[in-house]
Amino acid sequence: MKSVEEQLKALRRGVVEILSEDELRAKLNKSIASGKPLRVKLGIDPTSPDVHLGFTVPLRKLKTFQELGHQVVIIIGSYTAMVGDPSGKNSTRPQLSEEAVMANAKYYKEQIFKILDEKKTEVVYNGTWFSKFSFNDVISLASKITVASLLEHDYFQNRYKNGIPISLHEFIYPLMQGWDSVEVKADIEMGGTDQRFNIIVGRALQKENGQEPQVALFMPILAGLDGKSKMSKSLGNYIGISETPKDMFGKAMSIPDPLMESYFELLTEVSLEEIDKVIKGVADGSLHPRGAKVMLAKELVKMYHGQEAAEREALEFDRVFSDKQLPSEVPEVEVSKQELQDGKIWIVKLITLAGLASGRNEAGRLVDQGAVTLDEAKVDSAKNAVSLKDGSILKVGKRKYAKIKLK
RNA sequence: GGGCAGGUUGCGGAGCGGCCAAUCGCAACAGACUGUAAAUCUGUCGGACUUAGUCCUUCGAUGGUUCAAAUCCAUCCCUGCCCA
Repeated sequence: MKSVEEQLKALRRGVVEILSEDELRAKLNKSIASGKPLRVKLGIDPTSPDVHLGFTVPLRKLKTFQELGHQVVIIIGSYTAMVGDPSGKNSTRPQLSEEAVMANAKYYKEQIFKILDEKKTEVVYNGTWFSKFSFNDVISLASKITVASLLEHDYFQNRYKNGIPISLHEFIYPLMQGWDSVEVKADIEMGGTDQRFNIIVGRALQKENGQEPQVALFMPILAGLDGKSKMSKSLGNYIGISETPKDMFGKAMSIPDPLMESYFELLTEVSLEEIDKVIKGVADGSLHPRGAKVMLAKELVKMYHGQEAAEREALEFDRVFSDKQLPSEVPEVEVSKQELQDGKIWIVKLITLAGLASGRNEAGRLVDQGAVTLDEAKVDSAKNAVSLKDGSILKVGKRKYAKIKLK
């Protein structure tokens, strides 16, 4: 096992706050002395059937723990997901059915083990204990927390002040998450900074139950592609963990410059020294920001799709966006010859047939805005009929293509 | 249970009998400029009709009054505040 200081150095990367570092040090010392790994908890609520890079931030930290020889415990919030974490939310989350939760859970596990070592990971469902809770247990748990302390939180306060509904069950959420820590005897809990309250409740509950309180490691909330809000599915500003190499690369290239550093630090394995060099290079002008971003994009694609895919996408990206050439693969769309009149077809109809616009109104607009080309020639009016041949290339906007196959 | 205020197109938020597919802001999309960056400028932003114009479906739900309703009435559902 590595020394305490070595471990701390690895663990500190990207972390916003350790609560507290002294306690962590003490736990690490004890662990080294006893040879017993620390139990590091991360609770995951499988609320949506999609996982994005924001989710990998705490996971990557867990991986570090794992590499240092500690025991990672993933709690799948089969019960908490049904309640919905109110943290950082300005509206009540929809409650999910147990079936939906379990289906999502399966998918989450697949994604988790793209990062963590499955053999070294303990996975538990909090339904295991919460399904056995009696109403008495709930009351007793609820007595451990005051309404005032709950209402102190921004997200509740905002809602309260603005007349947005808060349901009672949302108050119970922090207690449930806290109780999870008691059940798994967590030494450390990972979480985003928005988890502060929930994790502290866990500490209090552990103390009450004769356990040493867990140490909290807070990770920053990953900003989304817009650089403004946090990465989230509902805002549509995310990179999905199972997206195609192409989309991943493209989305990474479209992030605002100031985001690069945090993406490097939180999402990749690039060393801090290396990152520093890149960021300084961009700052003093010796490295074009685009070059830095290509590095980032390649790094991300490499992690989820391999080195080869990363190289390929980088080349492809240059080809399409720098050299303005056709992508190497253009989706083919079949068009029946019956749609043609004298070898021509109304452009708006063609776009909708190819599925490159949601309706004819939109297709027409796009044409009038000059967003549409057929075989490299701009179509300048939505009234136009265009001559179509087998293999014609239709382009709508910057990145939507279709190759027409006449049938 | 009672009183009051609300529920409008992704979000916020106007409209309060015809000129409303509904001002505006944000988001989104497209174009110009770029590095698929930011900022900026321009345009679009329910659907159908080869779109001038016409028609259809929308303003919590259902019925009703009217030539005409997002706008008026009734009932219901939902939310917040105050009182109990």
